[in-house]
Amino acid sequence: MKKPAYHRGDLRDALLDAAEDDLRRSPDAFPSIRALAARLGVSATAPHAHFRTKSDLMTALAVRGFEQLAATLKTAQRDHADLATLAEAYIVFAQDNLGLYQLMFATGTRLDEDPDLRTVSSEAYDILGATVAKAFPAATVVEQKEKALAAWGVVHGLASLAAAERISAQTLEDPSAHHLARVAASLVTGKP
Amino acid sequence: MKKPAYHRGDLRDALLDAAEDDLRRSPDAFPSIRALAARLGVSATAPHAHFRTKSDLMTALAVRGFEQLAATLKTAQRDHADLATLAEAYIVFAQDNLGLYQLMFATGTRLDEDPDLRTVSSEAYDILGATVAKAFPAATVVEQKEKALAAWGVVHGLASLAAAERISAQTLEDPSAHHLARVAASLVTGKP
DNA sequence: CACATAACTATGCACTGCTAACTTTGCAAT
DNA sequence: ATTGCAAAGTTAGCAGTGCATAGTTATGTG
Repeated sequence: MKKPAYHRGDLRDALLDAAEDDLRRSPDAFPSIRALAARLGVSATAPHAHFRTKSDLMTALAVRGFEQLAATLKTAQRDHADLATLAEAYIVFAQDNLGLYQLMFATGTRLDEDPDLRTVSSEAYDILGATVAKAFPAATVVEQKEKALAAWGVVHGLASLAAAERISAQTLEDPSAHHLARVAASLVTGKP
Repeated sequence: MKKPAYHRGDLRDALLDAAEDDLRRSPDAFPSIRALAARLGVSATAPHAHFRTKSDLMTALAVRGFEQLAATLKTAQRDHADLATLAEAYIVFAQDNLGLYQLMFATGTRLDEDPDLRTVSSEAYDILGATVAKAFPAATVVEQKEKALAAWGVVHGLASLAAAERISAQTLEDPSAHHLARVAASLVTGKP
């Protein structure tokens, strides 16, 4: 007769850890709250003390995802400041964290409803925007903004398509993340 | 005591119609099978005679979506063959059919498992690819393929971001579909 | 008109998110 | 030390959900 597995305060993080892990194992099936609770040796309704609804839990996990993405982009930017390297880091992140990445850009997770989500997602965007702007020092602010958005568009688009396995050797000779990133970067910079 | 509402064969289409309609009303909540059945005045398990699983129903609806997208692109291409027009038609379609569009590109709907889906989705892609290739007659086949994929990437990416409301007046002065399409097209063609 | 078959119903199971009411725990004030 | 209390966790239970099974009804073809 073992004691009840009280988590005294760290259940919240444990839930997010477990959910992230499950999502990595099967990216298309977000775990049920009951399954997470069982895995942590806790009653089925315990999670509700930390997340009012399942959607709240998913949003919190999306925030984590953006933090990780921003960190990934930041280190990539520090090592090589060129756009292709940044784009590759982005695409690789999406592939390595498929379920998480999908969650981050699901329309269900509303930006306007969660200020944290808005803050952390724009942080990741700004890193990309800064690198793009640096590549066009002569351009006007409006033009730089357009380039930045377009760059985000290609990278996000190719990452999504690659994640959904819409890109195969049939559509492109080399569908690797590295090559995809180079295609995206050359498109934005106009150089091969 | 009214007769049982037999659909004598057209229940399958009626289910897809109802699901599409529900999805238009609330794009983030795919309707339950039971709700669809109730709406059509039929027992809760009747749909299973036409779709073995709910996933099958969703895949069939995704096929419909690609057919509609291909048709939309085809007429847009007929009226104005330039890339900007095509891109705008694509983005507008995604915005007007948000739930359907998300379903079409959800990783849950596997291309390899449903040959219909593969056929009809590549059909939509080919329309875009042909227009892009026409814009670069001097390029090699590989280069044309890369441009086509990049074009699909930007357009899909911007459409997704716009759908998830990641693009606002803060990120861009004019976040309309028309302007977004022009940004995407100018990026691909290299011309303003 | 018989009858095989496709279409549909009724029943029921395992699972899900969530609420409500109760109990346990740890901590702070007395 | 004792008490008071809020946070964290429990049990019980409700309304839905997807789906399998078995039985029922309509339909079109021999």
